[in-house]
Amino acid sequence: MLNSMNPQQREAVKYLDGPLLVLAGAGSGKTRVITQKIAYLVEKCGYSPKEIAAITFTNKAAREMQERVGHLLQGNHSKGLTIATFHSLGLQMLRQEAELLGYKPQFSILDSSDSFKILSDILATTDKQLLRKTQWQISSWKNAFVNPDQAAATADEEIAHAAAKVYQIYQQTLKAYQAVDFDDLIKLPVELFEQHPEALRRWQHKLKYLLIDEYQDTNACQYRLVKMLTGIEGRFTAVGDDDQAIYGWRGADVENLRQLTQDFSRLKVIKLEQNYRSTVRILRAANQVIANNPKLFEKKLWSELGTGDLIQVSAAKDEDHEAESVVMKLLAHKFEHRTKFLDYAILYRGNHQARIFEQQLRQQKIPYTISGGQSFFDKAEIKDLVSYLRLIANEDDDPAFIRAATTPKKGIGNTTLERLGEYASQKKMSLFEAAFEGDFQREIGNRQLEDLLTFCQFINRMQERAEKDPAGEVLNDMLTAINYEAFLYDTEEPRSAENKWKSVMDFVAWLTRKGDEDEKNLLALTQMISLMSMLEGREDAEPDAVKLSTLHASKGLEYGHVFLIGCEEGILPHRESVDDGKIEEERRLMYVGITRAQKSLNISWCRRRKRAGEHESCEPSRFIAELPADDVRHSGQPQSDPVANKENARQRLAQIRAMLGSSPKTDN
DNA sequence: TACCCATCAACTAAG
DNA sequence: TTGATGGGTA
Repeated sequence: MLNSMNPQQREAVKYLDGPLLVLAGAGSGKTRVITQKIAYLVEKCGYSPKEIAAITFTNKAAREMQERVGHLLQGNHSKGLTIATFHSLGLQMLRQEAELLGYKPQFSILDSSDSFKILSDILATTDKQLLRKTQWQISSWKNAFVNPDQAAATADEEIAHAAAKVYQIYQQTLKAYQAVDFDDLIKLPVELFEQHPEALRRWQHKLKYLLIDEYQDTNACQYRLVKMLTGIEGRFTAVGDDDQAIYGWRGADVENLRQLTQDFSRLKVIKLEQNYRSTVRILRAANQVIANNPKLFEKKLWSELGTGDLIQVSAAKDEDHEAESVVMKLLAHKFEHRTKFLDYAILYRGNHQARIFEQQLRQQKIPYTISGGQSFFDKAEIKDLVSYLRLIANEDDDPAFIRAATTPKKGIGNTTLERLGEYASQKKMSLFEAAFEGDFQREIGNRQLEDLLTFCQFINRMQERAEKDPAGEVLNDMLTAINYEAFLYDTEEPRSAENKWKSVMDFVAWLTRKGDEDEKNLLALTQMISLMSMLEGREDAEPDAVKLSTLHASKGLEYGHVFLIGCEEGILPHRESVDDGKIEEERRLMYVGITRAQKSLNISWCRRRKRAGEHESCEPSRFIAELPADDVRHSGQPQSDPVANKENARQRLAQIRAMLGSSPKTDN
């Protein structure tokens, strides 16, 4: 199996004498190195799969790796292997060791909108700017492993000092709710291991070898976790590329790469420089763009895949025109090269840019899948249901209590909840608990009390059933009991109610399947929900579809033909990054985008764009000027009659469609 | 308490 | 242009 690899890859797989850093350029086969190394450890070195953990940053990467390792290790040799994101590994540890930190094992996980609401309560404001800033500040502190008191001690500005105070109250609130946020999933395990060496030893003993993907994206907290787990021996392989560091905004620091060389003096560094993905032109473009950034580690990427097509840069009149012409080009290209839809990807800087392309693709009946962006679990209808589940699993979860108690409406109103909240905070208990207190019950009217108790008793009944009955059954009964379908049709347009109900049914079906497969009850399932992504690996999804993705979500993936859209000043590089002087990270984002392409690359920008309702004129991205002139062909919307141009485009599209014959199916 | 309608802000990235 | 929020009323 090692024969098909180049010498550097082979060396990276076989090197086990100490800590190893693999500097892997884009498309140099780094996932291959990781998967092969896992196989090598198990088959040649006598490691048990249980003792190996591979850590990735996205669920998607984890799933892909799982699949590939499954192929390499026949039979059930991959059983017990840990392939997880940092967050889900942290979650595993916390569930198991919760009591040591004063949490019950059924603690809830809050998403960013939950924590946003909590902050808004603490600060008693609705000022989104301020709240966002505070949320960001707290998150940064957590990512840097800074505690509330340390934050207070080091905060020099008045604002930061106030934020430190909020941070402290926020942490206390989370504890009272028996809840953690995403950042805690990394930070708390580190705290745990610092305070309880015996727990650390347990995990060091369990995980004997660590492989970390996308190492350049680790933040201080994650690095600390890795360092603790691998101990002084440093039994790990970290794979990364400083040119693809694009998560600085959530505390990732390329410095961690340098830090590694200092912390582990025996660190071996192997570079992978042969690119197996892109044509020479695409690679040259990528290299030339990234050459404008200062370098941490010098590396030269090269390819044997031929010169390839020119990179096309086209200017569009506005975003409608851009979407139209990109989709048209895509169809023409597909027809000409007899490719499949899945060979194409449309990449962009921000999620909102996808909308107009979705419309256009739907209109042309082109199947597409969209990754990144609003997660399935952010949808209101799913959050409604999840709030019931969270409350069933953890009755201290006040945010879940409030949402479940009021959606659908069940006679529990603001006044009742306010009084309940007041009583609960006075007595330092959860809302759920407070509802059963005699003193509180005397404060409110009979009808209100009756509705409140009906709800709480319902939750109690569900708690009992969640532990013993099959997940799907309990879930369906619950939906019937709260009359959720009727609620959707009462409050929504029929079309949107139908959609939402469909999402709910998908969700139920998925949970039911998960419950049967893993033999888990509803309680166990609830505890992992917030970190799972059910959109990934859905069987009913159309397999041959154009991919829509943010640049961030596209990392680690490759496509035959890439359309990189919205390449304008203010978007890529993004305004805020320009203002903050963070151009280098934006350039790396551009680099990531370019290097996703195997055979062809189309870059487009708009002369004009609608923003908050008003038109605004745009400049092409500075990164376009950084492309090698010899490898680029520019085409722009000429000055001629725009109406005629649009008509021409329509006609050409009609021709292409006619040539393609029957319309392809769409799954969206 | 719940529904309806008007007004206003949003558009950086992900677990 | 959408989606969230809030006030006023039945």
